[in-house]
Amino acid sequence: MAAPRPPAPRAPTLEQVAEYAGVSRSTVSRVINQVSTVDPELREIVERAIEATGYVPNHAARSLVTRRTDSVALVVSEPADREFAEPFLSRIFTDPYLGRITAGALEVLRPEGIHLVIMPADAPARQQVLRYLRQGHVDGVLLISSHVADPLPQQLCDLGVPAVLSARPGRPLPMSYVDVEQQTGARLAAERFIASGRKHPATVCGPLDTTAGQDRLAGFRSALAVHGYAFVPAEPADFTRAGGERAARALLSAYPETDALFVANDLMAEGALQALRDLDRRIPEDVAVVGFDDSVSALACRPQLTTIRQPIEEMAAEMARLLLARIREPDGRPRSVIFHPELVERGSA
Amino acid sequence: MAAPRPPAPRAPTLEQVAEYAGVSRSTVSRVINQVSTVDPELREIVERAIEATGYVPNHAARSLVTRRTDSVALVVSEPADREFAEPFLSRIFTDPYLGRITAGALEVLRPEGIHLVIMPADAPARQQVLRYLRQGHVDGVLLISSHVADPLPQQLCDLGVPAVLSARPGRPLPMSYVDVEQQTGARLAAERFIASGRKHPATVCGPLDTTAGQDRLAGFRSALAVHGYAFVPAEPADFTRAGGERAARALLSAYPETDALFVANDLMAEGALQALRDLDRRIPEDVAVVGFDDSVSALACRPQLTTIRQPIEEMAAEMARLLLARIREPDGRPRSVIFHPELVERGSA
DNA sequence: ACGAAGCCGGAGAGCGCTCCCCCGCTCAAC
DNA sequence: GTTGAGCGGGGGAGCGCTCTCCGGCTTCGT
Repeated sequence: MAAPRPPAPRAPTLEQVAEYAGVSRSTVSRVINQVSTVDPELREIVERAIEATGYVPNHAARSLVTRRTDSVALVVSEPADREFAEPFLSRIFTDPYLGRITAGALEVLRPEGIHLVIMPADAPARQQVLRYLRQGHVDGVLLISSHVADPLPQQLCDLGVPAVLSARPGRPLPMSYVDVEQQTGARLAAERFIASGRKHPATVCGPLDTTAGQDRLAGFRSALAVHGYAFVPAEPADFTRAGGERAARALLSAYPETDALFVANDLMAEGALQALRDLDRRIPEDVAVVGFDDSVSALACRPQLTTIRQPIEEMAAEMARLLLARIREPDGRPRSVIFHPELVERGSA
Repeated sequence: MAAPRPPAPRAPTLEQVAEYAGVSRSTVSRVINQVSTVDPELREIVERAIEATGYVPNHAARSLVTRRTDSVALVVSEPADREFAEPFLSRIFTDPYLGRITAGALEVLRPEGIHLVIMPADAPARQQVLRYLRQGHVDGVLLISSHVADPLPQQLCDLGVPAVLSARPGRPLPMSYVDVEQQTGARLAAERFIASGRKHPATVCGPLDTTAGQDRLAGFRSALAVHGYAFVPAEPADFTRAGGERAARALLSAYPETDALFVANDLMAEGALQALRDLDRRIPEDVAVVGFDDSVSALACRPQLTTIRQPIEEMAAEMARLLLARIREPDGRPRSVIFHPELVERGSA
């Protein structure tokens, strides 16, 4: 808890501006809120008074009566029954995924004058986050949640806080969400391998308790099944670079004949590339690699990563738009917006 | 602007809880604010009433009277007179630096129950940001500003908003800040090169309109001057991966004899490594490379990057602590906390 | 046993804003 | 000339909370 502001010279109030301008509070309020029924002349006077006094409306007071805060929360959920090397905060804020989400959301929110409060919600903080949301601190929430069993989407739903999800929820929920056609993306990778004559595809898949992890694996497998592959080796990892490296190593050790590797995100693919190099596999000659996301790291590695592009910034922007819509019309029906992934051909496959 | 919340069942108020518990508003308020003078028995009753009604204090109302918001802003400033390939938002949110700052700050803020509003402040948004801060939306600001001529630190100072800077300000200012011994860091790199017998050191330095860029360059040059190097080639770049690649290429083309390269951050170093590889220079045999930061990307490249470590998370945490102190005691004297960099030896030098 | 000294709870006054209602003015219509 | 509609502006009532002040009760000293 912070202490109150100093006995600083209090900021001017509406009342004072009104007095200065020789009008009533209401008139000043009307000018500020762009109500059109104000005499242009009076408006002029009031605007000058505002200028002169350096008046700025008090947010808390306004928010108290309008029940609107003009800010939304970006909640990053994490059920935390998995084990990670890095602490939660470092991990999520170091992952370029979250950065791209933030950038995309802000692209829409900023012009609307809406601000973003960023809230990690790991298990210990879950209650704190729910409390915060109930306090009416924000008008709505952008919820980044990947775990199928994450209780947070349901809780937000129960709470009645306008919210939009970053992916199809684990179980059906009356809540808008944005997603990419995960299975199609995985199929694109599979078909790439088939087209280039690979015989032994395998995958470093995402965590199987996430919808993205599940869908990408299922999509990859079913696309290959069409071409006669009854079994496709898969090794799950945690979407981190180190995890990808480890999983690729494990996969190549168990299935040394592997000549094509679909890695469920670019960060892991970076690690996989490393593992393959350490095992003296040439890329793409010996092993073709396809990632997922098309993040900056796809360009940073050598060979550059062939990957399945999902327009993350665009998706986040859409989340923001859906949220705004929901805030403005809370009873509208929940909408889903599904984006199309596409194969970006670079050097690794 | 968002529309008001639905005609939803209004949340219970203090008054209602009081009625339910059969006490006065004040008593409930005392219980909530942990005032110790409440009879334990009454407190028990009130707590049950809060539980039963599902009461949550209204933030706006509280904030209106306490003049405290329990949230701070993370303002990322950008004077924007430089040209960048990527748009501002994507660039800053993709840079691991900002992620680490966020994580570090939150590490301190979260336990205090203080929330973080994230605000990019490029030139067009500057006024909007200042307005926002004046509205009393936040109790203070963590200001990430690197440009020596950035007007924002001064403006915040004038505004009287408690603020802490992420680096020594361009010109002296009565404001707390956190920094690392930039010149010492650069010296560490220089000495590393000298110790390993390199004869032709050069540097990809940061933008010369940032204190970090200036200081690292100056430190590198003066450390080498001690060993007789009157001239050290330097090519500035913009702290991005692509910038580092370009600059390294330019440097090696102008000074092909270069056998040691100090790169002012790891992101650029990653690019430089790439450029060197493309030029068929072996690392570290032909060219030794030392980066700055010790970010995850230092581990991601091959060879792994020898780099000057600055404890960014720790520094951000300290910023948060300084800010909290300033908020609680606005008249305390501004403090600077300077961290020590250290050389992390890995494969590249 | 009586008065002084706590101690705890209640009532009331705002914090700065919005919004509703009403008043007074102007202008057109009858 | 009177009425009624229309419109711009003012006043008042809160929004939900904290905090100061005050009064009644207990407790202790003498």
